[in-house]
Amino acid sequence: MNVSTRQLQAFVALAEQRSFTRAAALCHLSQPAFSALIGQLEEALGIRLFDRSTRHVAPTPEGLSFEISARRVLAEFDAALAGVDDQLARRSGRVSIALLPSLAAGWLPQILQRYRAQYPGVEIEVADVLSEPCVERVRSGQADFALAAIRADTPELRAEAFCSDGFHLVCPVGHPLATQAEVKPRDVAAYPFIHMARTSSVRQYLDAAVHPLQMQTLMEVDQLATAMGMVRAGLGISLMPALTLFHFAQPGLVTRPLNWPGLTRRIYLVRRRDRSLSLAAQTLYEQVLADPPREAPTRTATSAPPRRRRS
Amino acid sequence: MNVSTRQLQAFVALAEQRSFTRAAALCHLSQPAFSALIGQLEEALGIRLFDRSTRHVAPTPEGLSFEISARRVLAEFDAALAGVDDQLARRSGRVSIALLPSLAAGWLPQILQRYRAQYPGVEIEVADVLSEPCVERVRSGQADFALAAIRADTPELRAEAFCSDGFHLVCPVGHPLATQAEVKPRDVAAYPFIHMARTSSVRQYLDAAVHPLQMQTLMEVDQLATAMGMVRAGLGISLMPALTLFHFAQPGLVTRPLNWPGLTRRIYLVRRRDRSLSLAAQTLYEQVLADPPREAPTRTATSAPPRRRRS
DNA sequence: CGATCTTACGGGATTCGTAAACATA
DNA sequence: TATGTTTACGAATCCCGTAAGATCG
Repeated sequence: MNVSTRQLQAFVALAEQRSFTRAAALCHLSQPAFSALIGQLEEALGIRLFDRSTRHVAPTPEGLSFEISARRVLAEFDAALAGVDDQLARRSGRVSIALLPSLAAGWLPQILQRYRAQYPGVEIEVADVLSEPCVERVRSGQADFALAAIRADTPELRAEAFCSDGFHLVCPVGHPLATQAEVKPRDVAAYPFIHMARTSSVRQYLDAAVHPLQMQTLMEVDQLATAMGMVRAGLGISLMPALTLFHFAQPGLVTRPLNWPGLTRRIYLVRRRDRSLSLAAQTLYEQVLADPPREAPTRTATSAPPRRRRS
Repeated sequence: MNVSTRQLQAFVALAEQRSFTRAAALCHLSQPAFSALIGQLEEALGIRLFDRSTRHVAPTPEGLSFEISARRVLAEFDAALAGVDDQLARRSGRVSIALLPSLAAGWLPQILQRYRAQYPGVEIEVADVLSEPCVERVRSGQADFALAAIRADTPELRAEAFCSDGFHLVCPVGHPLATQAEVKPRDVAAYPFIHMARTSSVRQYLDAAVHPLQMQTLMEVDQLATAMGMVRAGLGISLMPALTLFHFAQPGLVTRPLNWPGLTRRIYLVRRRDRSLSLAAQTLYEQVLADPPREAPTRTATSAPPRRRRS
């Protein structure tokens, strides 16, 4: 006992048109084929749906009652198809990403602005957290993909290189290193240093880069803005990746690119290996991949503010 | 772009089972055939619904979203089929009949009592009106069929003989005709007569039966109970069809069958010619036809009360 | 007699199941 | 290697459209 949607559509067309010939035309079928379709439906249901004489077609009482059921089925059916279309056209959907706060503040907005303009129906969730929780969110399924400084290539996760992020010296105007011809690790180690927390990727890169030297750790802070304030107040100096420099475009501060070999933070695009991305996420993923941050958002070594992006 | 319910059922089965093999078994299909079904659905919708490796099957985000739509469609679908089954089993439905008050009070209750016991889900509407409005209700579609004293055979309506109803003399105990050997039309014409209204079928039969004689019309009443009261009070006599005699089973009254040739009220079962009856109506129709009133509900000529039917 | 639904029938596409190939843990 | 999905392919089925038949106004 199999009833197809085509039969329901044929039935509704016949109930509307009250003529096999016209209804068959609506369904793009020959009239005998259409007649057979109705006949099969009646046989499958076990009831007669139409009283038909050669001159007149009218629904039986059971046909009238079945019509409202059939219309409900078809309405749900169309809604389901429309839902698929919405997702195909990215008119609906949801994408959840996790990424480093530095990317979230400086680079992400322009990406999302364009994405949002193209696909206004898609819900967007952003988690601006450190690399560890970024990866954890992808693993747990909370986030579709992440941008993090951990090469998280596991059986579950797949990571691909996204961008690299050169380090810059951050110091107050007038500091000896602000104008020194070349800045080497041992120069940095000579001054009090403002560190980020040990869990941050920045910290881990720096510890590795100056090895076996030790920096003069003045303090460890969690927020970049805090580090900025400390440096501006003359408490110490710091080294920061280029993507964070917008925090340090402040009067009284100087940033200078360093080109120490090996001191480049690598950022990875991390996603689950087994699970495919939703269409909305896949689209954003591709746009992210196609438009990584510029290598050096600021090239000025002096106090000139970096180029601002429109808000 | 054609999507069948089988594909939706297969999809839901796979979403539940997360295994092509098990889901195929549930759908009574070989595994390759089942796989093709899913593949066709994905192609028709234009989206991938499942991430599948040889070891693991899991819905994509689009698949998850489509699953709730598909379940809604199938739920409506099942509801539609259940509605048909209900009507087939007469667990639901509606039947509307129109019939003469005499039949409605005396004979119909036992019919409906049995019908109701068999099919408690069917709504029943009864119009206990005179023959004219009975037929009119069938013509207008208000009633599925009617029992009336009019042979309403028109292009629209089809009438078939249902039962015939012999007339009885009704007079007070002690009236000369109560004991007279044989009662002829001229005997009746000799006494004051209590008539029913001119629109009633009874009246029309009587006028024809005594022709060319004229009865002594004392009054015309609309209700049988009123006529009964008048006769019991000794104001006059009357002639009534057997089906109405339960009104006259009263102390002080005598009823006697008459066997005047031609004086038999014929009652017809009337239905529309073009429109088929609902299953509920068809069933009642058949029960009605199979169980007409007995020819003579009372055979006693004296004041013995007629046999009562259980309420 | 004309319009309309049903039945008859041949050709073509679809779908099924078996068997082999392929992929992952 | 073992389990489970996809591909290949021959056979049965189903479905469509043309043509003829039946029926009612």
